[in-house]
Amino acid sequence: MPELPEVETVRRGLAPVMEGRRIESVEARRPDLRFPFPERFAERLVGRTVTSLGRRAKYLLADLDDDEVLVMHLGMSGSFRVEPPDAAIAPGAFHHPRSKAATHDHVRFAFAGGASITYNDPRRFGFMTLSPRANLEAHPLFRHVGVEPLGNALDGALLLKLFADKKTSLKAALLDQRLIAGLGNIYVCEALNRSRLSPTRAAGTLKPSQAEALASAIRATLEDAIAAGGSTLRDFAHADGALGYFQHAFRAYDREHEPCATPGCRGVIRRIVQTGRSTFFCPECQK
DNA sequence: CCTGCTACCTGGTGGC
DNA sequence: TGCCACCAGGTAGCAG
Repeated sequence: MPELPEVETVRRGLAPVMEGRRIESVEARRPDLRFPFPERFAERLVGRTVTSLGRRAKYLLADLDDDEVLVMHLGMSGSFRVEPPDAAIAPGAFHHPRSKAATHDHVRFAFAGGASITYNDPRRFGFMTLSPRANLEAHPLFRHVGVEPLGNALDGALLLKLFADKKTSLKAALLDQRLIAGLGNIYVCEALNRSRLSPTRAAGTLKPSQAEALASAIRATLEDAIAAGGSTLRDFAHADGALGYFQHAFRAYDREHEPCATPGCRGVIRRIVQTGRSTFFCPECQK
């Protein structure tokens, strides 16, 4: 479920394996994911050292020592698995010895010291590309990417400005990566429930106090999820090194017919469809 | 420019 | 048990 908190969790899990390590080999099992791999993908990576692993919105950014960046997006179903140095995987054998389904293992990166990471993605909506570090923000992928919701820039005043005159719903506005980058279907539902704002309401109708509440709710929702991811990360690392999915108790998402979590609210969560996607909210307290 | 729809791809689930 | 329709965390591209 890669929205911003999941991607950040993956980043934290991969950083110790990747940072400061030389890439020894890259195996791509197929010519493409959502998009074709770039020209000479493996050749351009092998021998490079990952100087740092960062994140922008839902993108992972592995900085390389030749001033290129390996840009990775997990799409809907992408995940990484970490194999420690002692896993001793035979060349060509993509799957972890203890893991069963490896049908959708698409790429493996092996690092100096013996650790490796494997990218698995059943639906293949994810992708990887290489881009020069300079002017990365001008790259077509990032040119229109909006503000980082956990950065200092996001507050009520900015939301008011971003949403000014918008007739589109709050749900759609929050999902628009050109405005705020990193929220997805789940955390939009969560943040709206937390701030008691209706997903169907026109984005341009927010009052300053509501915009402030929404900004705080977005931040708190993401921070809580990242904290939950952090604890799950430890569990997974002990289990089999799987990264990319973690359990999280949601207040509204996927809780149709269940009681609203808002203190004192006696409402029941309802599911509606907005622009083709499920929205979960409480009609009682979200106005 | 804005808004909304479709497509991309596979797997899991629930109804019959 | 099988079959099938429907649903799923994202986003690029296109029509209006």
